[in-house]
Order: sequence, then structure tokens, then C-alpha cells
Amino acid sequence: MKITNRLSWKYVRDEIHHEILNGRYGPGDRLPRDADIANQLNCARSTVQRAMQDLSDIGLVERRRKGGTRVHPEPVTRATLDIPITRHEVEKKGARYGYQLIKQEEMSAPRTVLAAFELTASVSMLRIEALHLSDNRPYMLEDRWVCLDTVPEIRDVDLKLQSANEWLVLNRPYSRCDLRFYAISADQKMSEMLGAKIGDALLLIERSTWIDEAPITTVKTITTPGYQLLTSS
Amino acid sequence: MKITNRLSWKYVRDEIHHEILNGRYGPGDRLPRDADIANQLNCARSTVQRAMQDLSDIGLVERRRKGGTRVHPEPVTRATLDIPITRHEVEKKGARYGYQLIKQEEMSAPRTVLAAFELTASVSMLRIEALHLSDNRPYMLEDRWVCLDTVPEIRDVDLKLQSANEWLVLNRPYSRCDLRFYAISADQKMSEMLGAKIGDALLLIERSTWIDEAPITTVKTITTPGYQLLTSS
DNA sequence: AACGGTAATATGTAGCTACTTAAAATGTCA
DNA sequence: TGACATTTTAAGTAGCTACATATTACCGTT
Repeated sequence: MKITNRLSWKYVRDEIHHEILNGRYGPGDRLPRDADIANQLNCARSTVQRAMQDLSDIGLVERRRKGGTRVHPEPVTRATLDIPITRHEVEKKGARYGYQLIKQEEMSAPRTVLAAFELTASVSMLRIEALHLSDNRPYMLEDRWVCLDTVPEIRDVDLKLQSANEWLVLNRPYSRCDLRFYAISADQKMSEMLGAKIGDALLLIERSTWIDEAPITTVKTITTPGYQLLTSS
Repeated sequence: MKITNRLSWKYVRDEIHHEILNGRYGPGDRLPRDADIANQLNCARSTVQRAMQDLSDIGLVERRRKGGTRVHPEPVTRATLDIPITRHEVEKKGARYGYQLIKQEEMSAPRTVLAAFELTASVSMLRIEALHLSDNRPYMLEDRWVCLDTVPEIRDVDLKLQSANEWLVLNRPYSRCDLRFYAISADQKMSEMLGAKIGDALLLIERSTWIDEAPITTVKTITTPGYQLLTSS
């Protein structure tokens, strides 16, 4: 006959969430103190704390010491994106993954690349161009720069066999990652590589990673026409 | 002389993170049990639990009851995007925000819109076209559908004064939000509205929201040429 | 009224215990 | 050997206490 009369913190979280959804509390409104909510719901303060922390994480409420908790006055749509290794992305769709190394050369990084890393002095990098394939059709074009100071071992990797994308993700975890999304028109070269028409609108994903303060890699991922990026949740 | 010899869970988290970054544990490797780590670092298991939970949230490790903790075997790049109310976005850049209602009409939702909500039967919706301005220049074109069953009050809102974007976000919190990003070429109408050239590549953000199971709104946000979406962190 | 120091207070964190639960590992029987 | 039941294990959760810390709020001085 022992029913679980303990409240889970998720229950508490959803309870508060509903009160906000129902309009009981609107943007900017202050919520009761954790202790009062705990008392009201007959649970421990730590349970309310966990619930509130979660609501704070998703951007629904704002919490400050002594200031209390209030509904976020400027609601934002917060979304989580998962960007997998390209090979996994293709294989998850049930397609056969393929990969072509187009170019690989050591050279000094141009200004635009240095800018992505917030660097001023020039450094030596490995430039890699590669094409990812799905069922033998072009899927993604990647234009990558790898910092040789930070990742000298990349010189010894045979990038004809394994993509730099995969090697780096598996062997060089990062501590910081900046992402940037925008649209570009396919130029002559891109259209050839991707099997698109010149002028086609393409989604471009730019990603730069660091390990602590040291730059690892920056890559422009150019997708085929019609490619869509979806949120994970 | 009382120095804080207690370890914060963030310290523990970073400690474990570093061990993964340093290659001590690679993708797929199993980490010690929480209790052992706690013992080793001389802290409580609950502290390790919090640290691990965080590492699990960012997708670095995978945890399962009895199975233990292991480094995620297929590392993903997990990013968080914040999409603010358009007016706030413009004002944060120091520009003056403007807004124009282009069209507003009640009609039955077309198939594409129903699809976004995973609906089959047709429902009555309010279609809204509007243009957001930054310093009197076009900034974003929004093409929106609002479900009148779920949000009948929208009929009484003067959308010439306040954008549906802002009214909805402030008054209609959602419990589910799907996002979709892709690139399109500007057609005749878009180019006129946004002051772009026909064929320009534009980033399109599609967003659909629900409250519980009920659809609220779906909107296509068409940005001006060169618009970039950045991660928040 | 402006300023500055101090007290009050709500959240944040750490540690402990006790119990729950999912799932892996093991054992049992056909 | 394979299918199924049982045990064991490691993470997950809840509750409590104690203390830390960031602000706000208050009060007294000028």
C-alpha cells in the first residue's frame, strides 16, 4: 500500500512551469521563495532548487541571490542543436557514406581565418578541402583549416582514408566551440563540387574550436541545396 | 585562516573534463564509478553526481544506471541557440526598431502548415505577414500562421501596433518548439520586401510552437542577405 | 537628498543518509 | 544451449543540515 508520495523535482518543475504557462505568473513577475514553494508543495527546498535550476537553464526564469526568482522578462527561444560527425549523420539516414579528399596543403593562415580565432599574428595551418558523399552523391563540402601548432599530429594522419572531421572530433576534444550559420549563393566551384546550379542558395555552417586558449580548427561546411538543420529535442 | 578546502562540483566537473581532454579517457571508455571518483577526490558522491550530470547534459559522457559512465562514443557538437524577440534583437544592436504589418487574414490552413504541426484535419488560422525594420531598413520578413482554436484572443490584438512575434512570446508561452534552418533564394516578392536582389541567398528560420498538444503558431522568418545566426555561449 | 556602511535574506553549494530504479550480470531450468 | 528469473550494482532522487555568497534593503551620517 506504499504509494510514492514523494514528489520528484521534475514534477515540481512542471508544476511551476504550468503556473507560468497558465498565466498565473507573467514575464517579469516574481515567484515565491524556494522555501515557500517547498512548504506549499510539501517537499524539501533542495527539490525546489533543482526544479528551479532547470527552469533557469532553459531560460524560462531568472534567479539571483537575495533577488529571488522571476519569470524571464525578455523570453527567448532557446534551442539545442546537435551536430554529429558527418559520417554518422549520413549513416543514420540509411545511406552509404563516402568521402573524398580534394586538397591538402600547409600554408600560412589568411586574415579571415585568423579573425575566426581572434588571432593577430599569422600561424602555420593545414588547409583541407574535402567532399562528403551520401550514396555516392555529394552531401557536404568542407573547407577546413587546422592549426599545426596545436595539432601537429594531423600531419601524420592519412586524410585520404579518414576525414579530418572525424579524426579531429575523435582525437581532439575541444573546450570551446563557436558556431555560425548563414546562407550563400553557390559559385562556380561549389556548384561543380556539390552538383548544384550556380546561384543556388546553400546553408553554410561555420565552426571554430579551441582547446583552452589554443585554436584547433575552423571549418566551413557547405551543404547541398535543400539541406535543413533541425533542433534535437 | 579558514581556506575553502571544499571542492565545488564545477571543479570536479572540470577535473573530469580535463582527463577526457587530455586523452586519459577516449570515446567509449568507461569512467570510474561516482563513488570511487568521490573517494579519490575526497568529496561527496553527490558532488560527483552533479558534475557528471552536467557533463552528460553537454553530451560529453553517457550515463546509465548500473552501466556506469562512459565517454560518449559518437561525440556530437552540441550548441545552444538563443532566439530573442526581434525587437530586442534589433535594439540590442543599438538600432531603432520598426515594424510593418503587411497582411492579416483568417483562412483555412494549407497543407504545408498542417504538416508543420503534424495535423491532418484542416483548422482555421490567422495568417500574418509582417516586416521588421532596423533603422528603417528591412531586417526580417515574417510569414506566420496562428491557430485560432488555440489562441482566439489574437483576433482582438491590434497587430499594426505590436508584432505577433512579440505578443505571442509575451502572452503565449509554449511547451514545445521545433526549429528548422535552411537557405532559400530570394524570389520577386522577397527581394522587394527585403531590399535584396532576386536570387540572393537568404537564411530562413522556421519555428513551430505548441502548448501541450495544441498548436500555437508556425512562422517562417526570412532574413536579409548576410544575416548570421550565432551560438550564444 | 546623496552617500556609505551594515544587516537581512534568498539562492547556491557541499555533505550526509536513505531509498529507488534501471539494467547488467549471474544463475537456473528446460 | 537458450530462455527466463533473480541478484547485484551504479546511477538517480529526496530529504535534511550547515554554511557561502551575492544582493537588496535599511539606516545613519553628512
